[in-house]
Amino acid sequence: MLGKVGQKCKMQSALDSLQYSSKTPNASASIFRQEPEQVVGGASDYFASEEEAIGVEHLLAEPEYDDIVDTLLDLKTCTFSVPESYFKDFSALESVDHDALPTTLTEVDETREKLLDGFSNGYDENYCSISCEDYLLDIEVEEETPTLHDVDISYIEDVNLENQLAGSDGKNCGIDVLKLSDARNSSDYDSLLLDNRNCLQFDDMSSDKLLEVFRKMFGHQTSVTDKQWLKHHITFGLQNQDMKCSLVSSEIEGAKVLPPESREELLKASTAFASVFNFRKKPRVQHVKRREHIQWNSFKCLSEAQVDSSGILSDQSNDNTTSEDDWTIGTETPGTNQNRKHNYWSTPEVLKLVDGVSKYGVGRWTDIKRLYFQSSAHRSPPDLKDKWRNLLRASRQCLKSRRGVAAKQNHGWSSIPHHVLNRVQELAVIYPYPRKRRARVLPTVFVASSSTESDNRCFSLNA
DNA sequence: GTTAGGG
DNA sequence: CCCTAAC
Repeated sequence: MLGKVGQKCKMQSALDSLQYSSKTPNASASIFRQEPEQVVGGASDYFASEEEAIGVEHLLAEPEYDDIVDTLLDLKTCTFSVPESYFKDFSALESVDHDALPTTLTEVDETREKLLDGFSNGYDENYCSISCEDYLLDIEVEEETPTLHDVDISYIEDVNLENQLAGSDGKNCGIDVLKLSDARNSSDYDSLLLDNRNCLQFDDMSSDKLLEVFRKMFGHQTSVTDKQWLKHHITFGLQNQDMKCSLVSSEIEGAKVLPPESREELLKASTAFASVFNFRKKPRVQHVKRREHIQWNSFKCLSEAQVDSSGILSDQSNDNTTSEDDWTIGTETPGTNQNRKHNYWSTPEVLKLVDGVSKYGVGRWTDIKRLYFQSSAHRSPPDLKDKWRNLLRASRQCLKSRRGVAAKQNHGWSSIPHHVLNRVQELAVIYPYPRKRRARVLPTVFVASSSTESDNRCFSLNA
């Protein structure tokens, strides 16, 4: 059933949320999965939240909705334009790049003319012209986004209609609705009347009934009590199904189908309806998708290294002086990461560096390199030094405030365990870095600085 | 040749 | 990670 598919999507998204929020031993993995979740947020459900529904309430309520449909829908060109006023409320909810779609409300005919002219005259900044192809592409890209094509109208069976459909093979599509309407039985859904435009009327239905229908149709409850909103939501959900199923099942006997000449236009209309319902989701979903893609690509190397090396190297890092050459993969995967200069430090490498510093102290990078990074050709002594410098900075911020650490982890970098950073801080106390370096200074300054420096050195030596 | 430090 | 001055 279509509705069950929708519910499955909802459940899946809920499971994903649990997965994202659950703490896993692998810190890096959870870190990298938190970012997309935070970005996606409530975008996975179709009008799942009341705020979202209310946000588009004005769009679906009379008379604006009829206005937007009649004004914007162009069946012939399969395009529709969106006046800027319809975007304003959405821009408050999300910062979508609407700058590319500046529009002003004008007459319908003029709009259509401009739209048609736009194909030859180029872009007209006064109008927003979006071809339905764009949205079809978006719908294909965003697989788990429920659309109005997924609505469940099986509630008709659930409410125990007396007139069960003869010959119905379980398909829950608009044809069933049409048949039901023709049957004209006296159930609670007598008010489901079809007019000449294949529109269902819910005027006589109580709010509770509307809510129930909505729940069964969309798979979730809504706290929106506005009758108009519910009515139109259900109506257009059914209408969408109606048009689709009428097209695909026009050969079924007894089905109320439309004239063949209008089928093509109906298909366009159905698509356009879906586009109307989906247009506000499109930019955000695409944005999320791109960000997620980038996120996983940029951290792929690090996360793989983390997974591979998790739990292997703890305290006996002194032993593996020759066996760990493959912790970094920057050079091993030149095909996937072309011309990548940065070799991210894995946690085992950091641990080796910490051990080296604890053994030799700060500054003897060649010795550390000789003992701990003999097999790592790409880790030069200056690299060790640079990394230690970064570790110091990270550990300082770690101890400075836990908020800073949390922020860093949310940003995906600094996957170094806290105990390692604490160890770095301990070593930083023992082996101060940067070491005071005899700067090339003017003689006057040199005297002053050298005196204090020597004093400090004597003090430290005596102590 | 090695290291510190800036870029 | 690179460069360069300082060591």
